[in-house]
Amino acid sequence: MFALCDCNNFYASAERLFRPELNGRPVVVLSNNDGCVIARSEEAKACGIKMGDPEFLVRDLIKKFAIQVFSSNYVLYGDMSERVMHQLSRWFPRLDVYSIDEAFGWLGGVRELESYVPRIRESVVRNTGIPVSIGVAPTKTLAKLANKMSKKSGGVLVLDSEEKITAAVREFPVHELWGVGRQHYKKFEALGIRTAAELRDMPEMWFKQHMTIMGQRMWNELWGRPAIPLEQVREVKKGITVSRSFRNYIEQPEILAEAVTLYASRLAEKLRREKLRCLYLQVFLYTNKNREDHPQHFPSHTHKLLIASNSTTDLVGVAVRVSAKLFRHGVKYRKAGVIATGLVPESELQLNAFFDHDGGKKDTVSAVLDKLNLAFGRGTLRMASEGYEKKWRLKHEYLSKGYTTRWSDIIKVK
DNA sequence: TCTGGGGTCCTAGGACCC
DNA sequence: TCTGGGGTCCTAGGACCC
Repeated sequence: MFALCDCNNFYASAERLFRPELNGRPVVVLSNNDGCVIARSEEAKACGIKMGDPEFLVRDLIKKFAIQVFSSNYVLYGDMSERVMHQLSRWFPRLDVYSIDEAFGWLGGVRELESYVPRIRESVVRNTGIPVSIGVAPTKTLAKLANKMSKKSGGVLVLDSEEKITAAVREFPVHELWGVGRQHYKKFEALGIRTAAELRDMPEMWFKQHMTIMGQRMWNELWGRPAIPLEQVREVKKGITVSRSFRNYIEQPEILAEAVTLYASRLAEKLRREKLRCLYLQVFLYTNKNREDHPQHFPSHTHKLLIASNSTTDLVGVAVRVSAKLFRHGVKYRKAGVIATGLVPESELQLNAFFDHDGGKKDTVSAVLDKLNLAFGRGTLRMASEGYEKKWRLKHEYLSKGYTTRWSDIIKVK
């Protein structure tokens, strides 16, 4: 049996944990750039705030109901996530951490599920302060379904018999299924399929034709036959991305180069932290697709490096050159990003026969960069092309403190 | 005026190779 | 007038996830 444990309203719960006076009050967390709502406490949901609502469209509701607003604080959420996962790993010897706020656990030989599972839930809340819900079923897809249904029935739901599963899928709305997004739902709607049970009754071939091999897997999972295995060891990453929206539009190539410099620097840092180098560097630019009156431009280009690299100077150089080629005058850019692919372990450096490797000089530079920035704070030593004013930088006006990661932000108890 | 970021997997088509 | 088969690599786009 699989268990899916998921933190309730995770970001909102994490923020409220250090501001207990907000218990029982509506809380929302905004995306980067304070753009849209990405987490809501139960009270905020009751106020009519929906997932993904742009902040500027719900400003009236926020005021009317005195909703507490937070910018996203990923350092805090990342740390709280680690604590929750650590607690879960005490109960599940085989744990598959699926995202920042959920994990699949394997319940192999456990017999008294109905009494065992609630104990897991209570211990996580007690030891981390983060409330979780747990759904248990024979497949991952059904465990996800059970987890969703559990939120309305005390936070635990165990589907351990044919009868319980059939009853559950009969009332479960098809658009809430794991793996069903907007496009698939449209198709189902046209066919009059409204529940998971109605979908499950379609022939296997139909799934394969309309939803590729993923649909076929879903079909088996809905009938209780596992098709998606537990992944205890995360596969090696295929790509690493750094992308951000700008605070305002960028219309000048020099300013774009500043932003791209910062993103490529961050990317190089991430690669080094993971002990990887990349062979391809992709750069992309976006305009604001919500503005029909603006000319749209979504250019992208992938550059192949001669030698796999994770050096800041290498990646910044390529990224700035590529972005300059992609840039078009008279266009208002909203966002840019860099993606590293063709990732290879740092230790397996493949040299190129026609170009000399520098004998590790760049690695030395990178090491010094990382050491100084670790000791004196991120950005202490950086590329000059990053610029000084950085007016394009993210907006986060409602940022909470680093309660669990910064000495100066630790809460004092009188 | 203001609408996130970081991923995965799958499919299809074109260029190129022998 | 007639022009293959099998493979890889790369790019792009679509769909989905949290």
